[in-house]
Amino acid sequence: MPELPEVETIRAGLTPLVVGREIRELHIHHPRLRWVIPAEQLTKETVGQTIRAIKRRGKYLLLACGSGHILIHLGMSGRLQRVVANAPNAPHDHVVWLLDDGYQLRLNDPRRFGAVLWVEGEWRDHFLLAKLGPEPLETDFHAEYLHQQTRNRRIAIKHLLMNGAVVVGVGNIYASEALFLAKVHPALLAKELSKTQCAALVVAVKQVLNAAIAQGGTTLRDYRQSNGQPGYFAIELQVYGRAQKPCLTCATPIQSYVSGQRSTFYCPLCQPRPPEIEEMLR
DNA sequence: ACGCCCTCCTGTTGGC
DNA sequence: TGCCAACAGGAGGGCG
Repeated sequence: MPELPEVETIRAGLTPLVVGREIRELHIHHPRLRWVIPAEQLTKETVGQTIRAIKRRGKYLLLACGSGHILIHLGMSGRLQRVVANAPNAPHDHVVWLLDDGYQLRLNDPRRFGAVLWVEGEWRDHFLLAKLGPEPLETDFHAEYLHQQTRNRRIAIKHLLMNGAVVVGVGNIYASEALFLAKVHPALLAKELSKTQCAALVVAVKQVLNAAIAQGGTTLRDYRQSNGQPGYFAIELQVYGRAQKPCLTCATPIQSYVSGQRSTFYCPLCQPRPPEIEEMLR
């Protein structure tokens, strides 16, 4: 599934291939994604226009075009690929942009959790983007900020990290990994975190995301580049998906639990929980 | 304002 | 070997 590093890789990979290209045709084979694709509006606003840039905000992609932006989210299973125009349609190729150079841009999304929308004017005001928190790799995501965000919050720190209003781009997998790196238990209530722990967590989030980007946006499951080539080495997951396997630091068996219908993994020795919290959960 | 839970969807996995 | 249920998961939206 594409997380922030994969989306960033797709953005960087597609930029030299499609920026400067004119959209000749738009074909929507399946309009019902997360939201119904506004086919008429997209056609009117973008066909005949040139793609000027590809931007990213969290896991959203924004194609600057005409008087606004094409907003794309890949959901869980979305792939955005540039293919030759005469390539046969594959199952789940829901949206196809025909470009002026003999190539197509295709959105393939089996589970249809993705989105394609039109954003007129200033994209930061769009309802999906307006309330998003800072980018995790920017300087405004820092220890003081996270500490302030955690005050008085009776929510598990892992859930807080996955809240896009707090910080964007940290999904289920990277949340577990970052908490392991920071030696913070995932079930710890946000308000219980010290400034030191917040600082460690900020560093850990940046570290795990940067490592994934450096490896070309490795996905933790099966992933292919935007040009269709198989690729990248899996990043070395420390805890995610490793229940009962030995911790790579201390050899203690990795534990897992489900919370909010999301699986969570941690090392009980490396990520200790204060005794009073342990008592509460008993 | 906050926390909890539901929903969308289908490929994959595991049990019998 | 084959069938089918459970599962995974981003994130908006509704509700208390």
